[in-house]
Amino acid sequence: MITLLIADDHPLYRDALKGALSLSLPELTLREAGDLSSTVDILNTEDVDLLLLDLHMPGSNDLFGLLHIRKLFPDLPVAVVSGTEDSTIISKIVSVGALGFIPKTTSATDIAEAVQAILDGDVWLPENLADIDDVDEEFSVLADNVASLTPSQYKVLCYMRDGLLNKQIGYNLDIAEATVKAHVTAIFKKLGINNRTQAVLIASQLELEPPSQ
Amino acid sequence: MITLLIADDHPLYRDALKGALSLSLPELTLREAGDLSSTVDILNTEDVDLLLLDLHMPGSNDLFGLLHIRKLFPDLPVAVVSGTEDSTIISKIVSVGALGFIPKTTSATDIAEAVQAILDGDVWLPENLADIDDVDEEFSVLADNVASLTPSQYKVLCYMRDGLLNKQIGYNLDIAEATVKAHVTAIFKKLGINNRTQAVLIASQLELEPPSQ
DNA sequence: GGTCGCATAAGACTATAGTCGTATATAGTG
DNA sequence: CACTATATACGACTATAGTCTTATGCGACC
Repeated sequence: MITLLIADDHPLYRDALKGALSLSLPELTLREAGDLSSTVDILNTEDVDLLLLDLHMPGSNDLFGLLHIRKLFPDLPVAVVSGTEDSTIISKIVSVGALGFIPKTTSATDIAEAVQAILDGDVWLPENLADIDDVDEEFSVLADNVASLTPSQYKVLCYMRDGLLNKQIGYNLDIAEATVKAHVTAIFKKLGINNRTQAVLIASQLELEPPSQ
Repeated sequence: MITLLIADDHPLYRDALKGALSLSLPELTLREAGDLSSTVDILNTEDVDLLLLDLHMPGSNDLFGLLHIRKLFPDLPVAVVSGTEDSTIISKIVSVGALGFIPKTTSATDIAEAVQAILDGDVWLPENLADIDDVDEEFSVLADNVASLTPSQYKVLCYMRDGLLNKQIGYNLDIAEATVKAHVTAIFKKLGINNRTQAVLIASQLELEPPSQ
């Protein structure tokens, strides 16, 4: 028996996905989650064979959510579902270890086919982007480093990317400016850099979104 | 009589372009330039009806070179020639006012056709990218602001984007750190921002390259 | 030839960034 | 339980960023 977890904040789209899958692959057990933390909860308590992950989910923060799950469950196959069609972003998603990318415009039959392919161990991508095989090594290292950040450090990095001062970040997170600075220094060490500018560039390359809090 | 200026630092590719054009459009007058300053010189002294501009030219600094020429000669039709195939970059090129984008892989007959179309007042893009019509208004404003920077300010911005400290920038440009700071402040005002982080994000969005000396 | 605008240059000063040391709580380990 | 490692937190200190002011050179324009 194969278990599949659908992680998407939109209940209607979850239903649509379930419909598409149950028609073609009725033997699947389907589970659902609406945000990143409940996704992690389910992955911790149940055996899941494939995760269908929406990038724009509460608590997910785009690529960070994927990085987070890849770090927690390195052996879990993950397919990303998103409305994006941008090839550079899709290339990053694949670099970070996703076994598939399914645009939200994909038809029901194609979705079922994609899920079957990924369950069989293949990588599935939209036809027009099948040539994305050049996994950017440098980007992967970067992504791993960012994945090693603690939740607090990640939030600080996101605010940094928005151009906020340490003082403003501290106000937003309700901590002292000194603490923000400590986080900033820790981020520098983990990313192997030594100033804010470089951190911001890395964050923007990762297409990170600010904490949805 | 129609005059066309080929601006590309690679003499062999200039010859190839000339060959492609003289076969199909023998009535053209062709001029050549190998860097940005000589391009500007020719545009200042002669009547040119169309500029074929290579983005990766000495002194050009990618999009900045295009911005610069667009600012100096707003009425001059410009077609960009580049090895890039990245649709987001091509979209930016079009946003900045180029009337065409010709990948370096384009065949001789297609190049001649493209040049003819642009001379006729059309916009020419590679077939697979013909749907780039969504000129990003916000990006255009940004590009205009960056185009208004002086050469010194632009160099400082490029070094900022590389994560250099003011002191290091001053050393590279052989000016005092205080002067760098003055440039930085001027950049903030022109871009409507108030700290380095925001400047760096804008610079990276413009795909700016560091000064090639 | 003055003078206006502006790019460049730089010193003095203030604000912010970044480092260091330290403390607490928590989770895992022998 | 004691020991270790790490995330979080903060104050004090130093380095850098950023502001303000002034000065000079250069081209445009009466």
